[in-house]
Amino acid sequence: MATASQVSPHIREKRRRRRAQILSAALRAFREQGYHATTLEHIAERLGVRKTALYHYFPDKEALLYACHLESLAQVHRTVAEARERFTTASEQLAHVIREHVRVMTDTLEGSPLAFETTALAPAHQAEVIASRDAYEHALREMIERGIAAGEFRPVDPKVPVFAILGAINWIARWYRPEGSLHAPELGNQFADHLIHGLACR
Amino acid sequence: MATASQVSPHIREKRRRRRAQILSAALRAFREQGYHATTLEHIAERLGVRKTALYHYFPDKEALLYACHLESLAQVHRTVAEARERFTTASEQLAHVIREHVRVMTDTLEGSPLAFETTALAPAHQAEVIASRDAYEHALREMIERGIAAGEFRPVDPKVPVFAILGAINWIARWYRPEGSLHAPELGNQFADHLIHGLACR
DNA sequence: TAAGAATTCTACTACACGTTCAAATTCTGT
DNA sequence: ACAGAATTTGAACGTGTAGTAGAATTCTTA
Repeated sequence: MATASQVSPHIREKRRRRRAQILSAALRAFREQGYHATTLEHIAERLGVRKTALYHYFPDKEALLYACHLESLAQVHRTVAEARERFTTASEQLAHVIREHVRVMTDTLEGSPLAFETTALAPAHQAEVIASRDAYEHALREMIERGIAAGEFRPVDPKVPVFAILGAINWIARWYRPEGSLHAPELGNQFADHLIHGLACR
Repeated sequence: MATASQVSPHIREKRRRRRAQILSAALRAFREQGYHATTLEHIAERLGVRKTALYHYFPDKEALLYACHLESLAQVHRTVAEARERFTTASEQLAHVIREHVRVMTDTLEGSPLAFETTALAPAHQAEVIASRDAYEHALREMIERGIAAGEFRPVDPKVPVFAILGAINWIARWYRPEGSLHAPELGNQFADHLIHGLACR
């Protein structure tokens, strides 16, 4: 039977890069027009290729969407891990997550799928993505709870500020344009400042 | 030529109510599955009717979307006017707008279209909706600027908190379910508290 | 209760788009 | 330069769905 190791590293790497290009094109198209309004021809057009070429890398349209989701979820989970490694106080950790989440929404746009609806995903993929989002939300909630316990934050139902924070950041996908004047890290700092100050004790 | 006054008030009222029913069904469908994923048959199904019946009230699918947008925009603009009439300080006005915006996102769901993308609208309609959204954003920006001038708020670029506030609130359309535990006005109060406290001077 | 208006239905059309498949082309390693 | 693999293409198919037309039904009013 054929094994993966039979193809040369060079070929594998080339294919990996091509997949990334396709994913990036799909991401941008989905972000601008939404999943359903985006045709495979639109995505292919951005790559100077016909839509059928895409099938060499992804089995169907939904797979493109799913891959976009996984990519962005990995980003924010990595950020949570970083925050826990590098910082101790809840405010510092939360600020880091906010700044980095803003960054992936603006610098690379790779965070955009966090703002996508999950309804277009296949049921199994949808469940997985929702679970991963829940885990992210849970991590933020935990930070806020620790901040409250430590006396950094006012005692509130942590669910509410988590939704507010994620909404504020994910909404960036709607209005942000790379040509505009607002960019991370400045935007990230201001968001972190505003949203965390809203939690802080007087 | 036929004039509107030839049909009886009763008929006009009945038709008006039917339109509202259809719009409400469309709104909920769009909110749950997105515009493109929603078929006219879906909307009709909620009303116990066939899709072709809808064409008696709206010329096409896009008209449904457009009407949804107009409805919700009218709501928030009304709220801004109310805030200016009833309150004087920037914090009070802003708090009122936030609470009411949260309310239309949860109580009636009629605010949901504020969270819809505008790309599915016909160009002319899109331009109009975007202009109306801009006016709403501008009103919020103005409140924040006045709050800064009055010393209520810290001096910041007002654009940033406006985006944060609108994102936090509009994001409600994504996670809010009427069966859940969080509801306006409690949710509205907490959002107003969190988001305005984030602007306040220490 | 009957005429006419309003509403909804059935049957149909047109077309956009996801997907398949085999042929054509380009790339890779020897 | 050649063989074989990787990639892309053109042509075609099937399906889902927005929208149309006219008949059937229900509602309104006098």
